Amino acid sequence: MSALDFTGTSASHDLLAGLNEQQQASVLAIDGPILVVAGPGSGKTRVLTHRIAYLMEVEGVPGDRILAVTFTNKAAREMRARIEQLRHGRPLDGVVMGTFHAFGARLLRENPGVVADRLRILPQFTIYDTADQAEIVKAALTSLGLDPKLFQPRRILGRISAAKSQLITPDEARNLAETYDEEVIARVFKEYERLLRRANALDFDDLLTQPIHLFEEAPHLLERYQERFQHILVDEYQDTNRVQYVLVSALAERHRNLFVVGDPDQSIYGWRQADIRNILDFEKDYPDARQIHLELNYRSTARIVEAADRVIRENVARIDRRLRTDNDEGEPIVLRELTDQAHEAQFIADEIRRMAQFQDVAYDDIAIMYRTTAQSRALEEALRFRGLPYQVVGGVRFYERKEIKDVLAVLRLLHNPADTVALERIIGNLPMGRGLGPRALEAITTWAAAERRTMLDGFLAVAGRGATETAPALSGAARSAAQRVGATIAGLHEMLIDEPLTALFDAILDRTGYGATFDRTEEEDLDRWANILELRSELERLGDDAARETLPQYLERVALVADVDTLDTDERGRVTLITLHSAKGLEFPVVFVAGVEEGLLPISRAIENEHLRPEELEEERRLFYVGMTRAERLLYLTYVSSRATYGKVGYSVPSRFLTAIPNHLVRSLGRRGSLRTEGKAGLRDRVRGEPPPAVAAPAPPVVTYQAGQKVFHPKFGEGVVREATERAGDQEVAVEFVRHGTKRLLASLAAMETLD
DNA sequence: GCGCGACTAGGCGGG
DNA sequence: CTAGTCGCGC
Repeated sequence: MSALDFTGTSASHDLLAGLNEQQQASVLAIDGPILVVAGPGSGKTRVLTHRIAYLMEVEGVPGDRILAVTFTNKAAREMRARIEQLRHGRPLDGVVMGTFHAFGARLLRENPGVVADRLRILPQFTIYDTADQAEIVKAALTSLGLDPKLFQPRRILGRISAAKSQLITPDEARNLAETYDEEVIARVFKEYERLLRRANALDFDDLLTQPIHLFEEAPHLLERYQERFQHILVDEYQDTNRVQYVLVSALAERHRNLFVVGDPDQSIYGWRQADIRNILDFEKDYPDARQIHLELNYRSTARIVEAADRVIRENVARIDRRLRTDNDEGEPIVLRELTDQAHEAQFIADEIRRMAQFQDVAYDDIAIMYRTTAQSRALEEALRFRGLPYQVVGGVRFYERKEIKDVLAVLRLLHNPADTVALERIIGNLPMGRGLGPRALEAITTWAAAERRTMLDGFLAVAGRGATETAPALSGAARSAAQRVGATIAGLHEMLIDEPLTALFDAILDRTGYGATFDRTEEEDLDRWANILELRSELERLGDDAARETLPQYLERVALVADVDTLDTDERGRVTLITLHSAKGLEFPVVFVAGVEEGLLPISRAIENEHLRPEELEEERRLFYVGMTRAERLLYLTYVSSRATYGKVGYSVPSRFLTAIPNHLVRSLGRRGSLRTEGKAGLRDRVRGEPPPAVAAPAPPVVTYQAGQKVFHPKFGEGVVREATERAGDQEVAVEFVRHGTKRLLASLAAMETLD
């Protein structure tokens, strides 16, 4: 045996060591399409990292022939680091690893010539975020003479995005339109696209659809990439949408080595058009696909695994599987009711403090998860009050803060002179735009349209810095203001050539007058100023190269950061506050899920649509499942009896999802912290005690049901009891409702009346 | 065209 | 509650 062979075998052993049979199979299945269905905590990331290392080390696949798509930049970074570790520190050169959106942007930037010629998109295109998109929708509505109140921009935007992520063009949307509303949306869609192109801007959907158009327009490019990517791996496959699927399958066509990993039970992005069919139909589209199941959970205690499994099994639209573990029982899941969200936050904070003090739990081992970002405030307050360190993931994102967007608008405009949203933002928010109102802007827009120039050209022309013979017709105050703007932008633009970004940044704050608007004695302004400084230090880190060089990459990175990307896992000693959505893919020894209530989890909208769109409710359940399965050792579920939303106090009921968790896995804590061993009985008592004490109604008598009995349910209407079984001092009844089919309910929870 | 207080309408998640 | 819009006087 040659030395070379020996090395190969050793590397192979190295990379398979510690993997179970299915995991090994996933690493070793080199050729052809493979679908790995991986339950939570089943070692999916290990499989991906080991597989890539194996491809390179053992199979000798060059790095640049591998494409790995992850859900977040953070996941890509971590995967890269882990693979380098597996390769004993050797760097992972060439491997393309990142989100779909980053990859899409890269494809477009890599082919500036074709992109400009065929797609009419210039290489310095701006990536518009949701707020920018909404501005374009508003402009489109105005241009079509439609009332933004009748057609809410955010709703329209959602519809446009949905169409785009299914590769539907404006014209197709028009043909598909069945209602007046849909027809209007199609018209706005068309205008939206026109305005976007004119601003040389792309929205997030474009980052996926435009590469597809690029490949349609230039098949030779597609062939080149098809040839290049010998192996394609996709993580979180259950959350990919139609466009992503089309893109990936186009690229995989040549070598057919498409390796996708996902879990239908963790699909939580339906609202972003994630198409679960991508995973369910994988074998239909790839008849030769192999399917590997990873069902053994290594992450959580047996109690957590069983509880989560019970919860998810309530979903109807689901492939029947069972999540298992060999881990020890662990501690019971703690279920806790609190009176309101302030108490909930206090309870959580006190538990954290107690654990840190007496059980030596590190703060960064703890996460608090919730359905809506609004919930984080009360939690933050409680933690701050006790001096407990924490970090919030998400919420108002740094790059979406007003002061940050204001400054970035100038940088964006300098980079892409056609960026009208940035320009209008500058005019509206920076002192240099004072004196310019809708009328002046309209005059400039009209001029720009007639001259086939950008709005910025209009300002430059007024300032005598333009390349045109005419200039927009402005007079008086508006004229001098426009001159000021034009001259300032022209001056800043010159700095791009050889000044570093920080110098440019300082000049922006100075010359636009924006820096002077901060009152350093006001607390709020001080906060905003701190953000400005944070932005500056970020630019400082980019070095002293000319802004011309560093700005493009900076703007792209800013546009594509995800909330979780900002999560600092290296930073020791801080509790993580995070939404359930962002928590996907993460794990923590201790997890609190707060607000496990009807209306919040599941969210009220899903409840309202319960009968029309039951899949929304199932997605909520999956979201809860994702949250539960983040926990390794300890899981706390809390809910409150009264929650204030928008200043109004409402009474809440524990989430229906909780009823699926068997008693023996749970330890319920009573309101005063007294430890009571109780499961559903306790839950039931508290649900019953839900009305305000002052008007407390007498508890309804405990009814026992029997098969054949006619009942009336407040929501489901009339039905007949088909089956009634005793369960933990309660009854589980299967009722066949006239209008809603058969439901399994707990007698104590379902406020049904008997009709006989 | 600006800045102020009054009013109201959201009512989720995010690359 | 809070961001965004409206209508007013300057």
